[in-house]
Amino acid sequence: MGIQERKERERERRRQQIIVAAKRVFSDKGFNRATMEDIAKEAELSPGSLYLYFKNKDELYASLSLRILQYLLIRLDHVSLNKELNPEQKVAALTDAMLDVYEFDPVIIINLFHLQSSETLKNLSEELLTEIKDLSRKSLGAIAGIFNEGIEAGIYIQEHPIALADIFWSLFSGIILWESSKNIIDKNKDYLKDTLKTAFEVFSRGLKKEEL
Amino acid sequence: MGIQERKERERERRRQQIIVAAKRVFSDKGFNRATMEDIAKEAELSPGSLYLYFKNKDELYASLSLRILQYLLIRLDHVSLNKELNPEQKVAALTDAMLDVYEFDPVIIINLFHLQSSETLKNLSEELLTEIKDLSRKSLGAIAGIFNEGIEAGIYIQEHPIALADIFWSLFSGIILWESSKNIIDKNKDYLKDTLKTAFEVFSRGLKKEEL
Amino acid sequence: MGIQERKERERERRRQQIIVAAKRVFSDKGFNRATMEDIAKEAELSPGSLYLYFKNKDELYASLSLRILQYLLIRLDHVSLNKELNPEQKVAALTDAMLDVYEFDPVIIINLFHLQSSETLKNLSEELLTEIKDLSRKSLGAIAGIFNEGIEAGIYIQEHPIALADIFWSLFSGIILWESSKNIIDKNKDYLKDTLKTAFEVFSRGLKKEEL
Amino acid sequence: MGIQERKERERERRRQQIIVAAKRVFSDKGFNRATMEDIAKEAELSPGSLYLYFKNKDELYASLSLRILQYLLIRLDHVSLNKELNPEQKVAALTDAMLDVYEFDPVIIINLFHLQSSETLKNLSEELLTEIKDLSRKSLGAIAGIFNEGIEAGIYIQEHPIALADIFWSLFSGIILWESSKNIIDKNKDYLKDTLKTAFEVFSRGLKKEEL
DNA sequence: GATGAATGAGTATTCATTCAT
DNA sequence: TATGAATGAATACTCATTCAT
Repeated sequence: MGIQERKERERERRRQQIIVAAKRVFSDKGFNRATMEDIAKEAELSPGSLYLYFKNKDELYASLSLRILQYLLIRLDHVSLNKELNPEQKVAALTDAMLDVYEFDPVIIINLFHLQSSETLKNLSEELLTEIKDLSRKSLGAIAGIFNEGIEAGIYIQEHPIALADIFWSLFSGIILWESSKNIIDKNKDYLKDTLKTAFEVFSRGLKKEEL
Repeated sequence: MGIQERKERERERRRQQIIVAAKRVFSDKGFNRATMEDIAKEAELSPGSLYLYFKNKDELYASLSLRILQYLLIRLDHVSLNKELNPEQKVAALTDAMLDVYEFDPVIIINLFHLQSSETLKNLSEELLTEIKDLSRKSLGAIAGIFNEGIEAGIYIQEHPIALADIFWSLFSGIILWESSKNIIDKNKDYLKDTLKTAFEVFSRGLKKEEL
Repeated sequence: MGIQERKERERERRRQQIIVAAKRVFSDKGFNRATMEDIAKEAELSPGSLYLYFKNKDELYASLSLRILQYLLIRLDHVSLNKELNPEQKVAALTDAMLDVYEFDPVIIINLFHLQSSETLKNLSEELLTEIKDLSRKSLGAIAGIFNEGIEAGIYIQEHPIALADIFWSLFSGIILWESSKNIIDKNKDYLKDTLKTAFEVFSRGLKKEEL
Repeated sequence: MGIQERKERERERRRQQIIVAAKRVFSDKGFNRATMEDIAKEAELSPGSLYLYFKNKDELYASLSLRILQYLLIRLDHVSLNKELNPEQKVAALTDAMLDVYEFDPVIIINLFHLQSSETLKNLSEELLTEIKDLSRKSLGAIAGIFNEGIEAGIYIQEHPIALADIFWSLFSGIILWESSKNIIDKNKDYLKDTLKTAFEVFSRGLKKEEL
C-alpha cells in the first residue's frame, strides 16, 4: 500500500467519522438547528477541521444522502440485473430492496427525502449536485427498467416506465416523510413499515393488466 | 354592514395581501432565505406591520397552508357526502378533487407538503398546530371514509381504510414534492399532472379485488 | 366656570387617569418593559392619545415623580415654616414627613429615586428637567434650612447645612432603593420602615454636638 | 507556564479588555443606550467575539460589578479581621476602605449601585446572580460584624447590627448615586468625597451611646 | 493536517411615535 | 379630541466560515 493510498484511506476514515457525527446531530436537531460546532463536537474535531473534508454545511448534509444513494443503486442494479427472476418477482425484489435500504438507516433515508424536497438543493456545488442527480437518475432508471420488463412481457399495463418509476419513488418517499411527520406531531406508534408494505402491494396489483 | 364588520373585512383583506406576498416570496426563495423584510416589501407594507397580522414568521408560513387545507377539506367532504356516487365513482371524484385543489394553487400545495415534512412544524403555537392537525385529521378521515365504503361494498381489498388514506395522501404529496424537486434540478417540462393521473389510476386498480 | 377652565380641568383629569395607569404598569413591569400600549390599555385609551397629554414616554415617567415631589415640598415647607417647633422637633417632624410621603405612595417614591439615578434624566425636555431640578432644589433647601436652625442654635455640629441635607436625602433614597432591591432578590419580609426609622435616629443623634 | 495556563491568561486578558471597553461605553451612554456594537468597537473586537467571553449584555454589565465587589470584600474582611484595631478604629477603617474602593474606580462603583437598583438584576443567569448575592451578603456581613463588636463592647447603641450595616451601605450608595446624578444635572464641582466623609462622621457619632 | 478564536454579515422582532380618519 | 393601524429605526444575538498559529 503506497503512502499516497494510505493517506487517502485515512482521509476517507475521517470523512466517515464526520458523517456519522453529522447524522446523529442532524437527526437530533434537524438541519437548521444543527450547528457546525455541534457536529464538530460530536465528531471530536474542531469546527475548522470539518472544512478540510467538506466544503460547507450544505455539502456535508448532502454527503449523507450520497452514500445511501450509492448503496441504493447497488441494490437496485442487483435486482435489475438478476436474470433468474421474472418481472413480477423483480418488482417484489425491488420493494424488498427499498425496505431493506430504509431499514439499513432510516434516519439517513429521511434526510435524503428532506434534502430532495428542500431549498438546500439549490445551494449545492455544481459537482455534488451532478453526482446526486446522476445517482438519482441511475436509480430511477434501474427501477424503470424493471417495470419495463413487465410491460414488455405484457404483464403490466401500458404506461411509460419512467413515469411508473417516478410514481414508485414518490410513493416511497411520500410515505417516509408523511409517516415520520406524523411521528413528530403525534408521537404515534410507528406504522411506517406496515404502511410501506401495504402501499407496495397495492401498487403492484395496480400495475397488472386486469385480465390477469 | 356595521363598522365592526367593515373593520374585520379590512383586516382580512390585509391578511390576504400579506399571504399573497408571502406566497410569492416563499416560493421564490424558500422559507429560510425569505426574509420578513422581503415579504413586507412585496406586500408594500413595513416589516412591523406583518406582525400586526401574524405572530411570527413560522405562523405566517403555516397560515399559507391553513387556507388550502380548509379548501381541501370542503372538497373532500363534498365528495364523501355525495350520495349519488358509488364507491368507485367516489374514488375517481376524490382524485379529481385532489387534482383540482392542486391546480387551484400549486405553489401553496407545495408549501403545505414542505411544511408537513419540516422542522417548522415544531415551532408553531399550540393553537395553530392544533388547527392544522385537526384539518389534516379530518381530511384523512374523509379519504378513509371513501375507501371504507368500497371495502364494505366488497369491491376493494381488505385493508385498514386509514392505512389506505395515508397511502393515498403520501402518494399525492410524494409526487408533488418529487416532481417539483425535479423541476428545480432539471427545469424539465412539467409532467406533474400526467404523473398524478397515472398514479391515481394505478392506485385505484390496485385497490380492487382481483376477481373483479 | 369658564369653558376654558372646564376644558383645562378635563385635561387635567385625563392626565391623572394616565398617570395612575402608568404607575401601575411601571411598578409592575419596570420602566423598560412597560410599553406605551400597556399603559394605554390600562388607562383605557388608545396609544395615540397618550401623546396628547405627554410628550413621550420619558416625560410620562418623569411626571410620576413630579407629583410626588410637589407633595413632598409642601410637606417639607410645612415643617420648615412651623414656628412652634424647636430645631430638634423639626428634624423629628422632617423624618416623619419623609416617612409619610413614602407611605403615601411607596411605588412612586421608588420610581422617583430610580429616575434620579438613571439615564432617563438625560433625555427629558429642558422644561421638565428644569421643573424637577427646581422642586428638588427647593426640597433640599427646605431640609437644609431645618438643619441650619439647629446649627445656628448651637445644637448641631458645624457642617454645611446643604451637605447635611444631601446626606439626609441620600440616606433616605439609598435605603429605599437598597431595601426594595433586596426584595427583588430575596423576597424578604419588608424591613424598610424599621430600617428607615433606625437610620433617622442614628442620623439625628449623629448631628448633635457631643457635649449634649 | 503550561500551555493551558497561558491560554487561560490570554482569555482573562481578553475579558479585561472587553470589561474596560464596556465600562467606558456604559458610563458614557448608560446601559440601555450602549449597544453591543459600541462596546465591540471600543474593544476593537467584532460583536460576535463579545459573546465568546460573556453570555449576553446583561451578564457583561453585571461582570463589571463582580470585580469591584470582590475587591470590596477583600478590603472589608481585612478590616474586620484586623485584631489590632478597637471597634471605633474599625469603623473608621471601614469608612476609609469604602472611600478607597470608590476612588479605585468610581465609574464602576456607580455601575454597581445602578445595577443594584435596576431591573437588570432580574435577567441575570442564576449562577451570576448567586455570585453577586453571595458577595453582597458577605460584604454586608463583614460590615455588620464590625458594628457588632462596637455594640458588644458597649460603645454603640443597641441596634441590630445587620440593620446598621444596611444603613451604612444605603448611606454609601445613596450618596454615590445622588451626587453622581447631581453631576448629570448640574455639572457641579464634585463634592462627593466631602459629602461621604461628613456622612460617615455623622453616622459614626450617631452610633455612639450618648453618655460617652 | 488540525486547531479554535475571531469574524461580521445577516435578521427576526419590538415598540415609541405618527398621522390619516 | 381620539383613534389605532402603520411605521421603520434600532439591536441583540447567531453561526457558517476563515486563517494565523
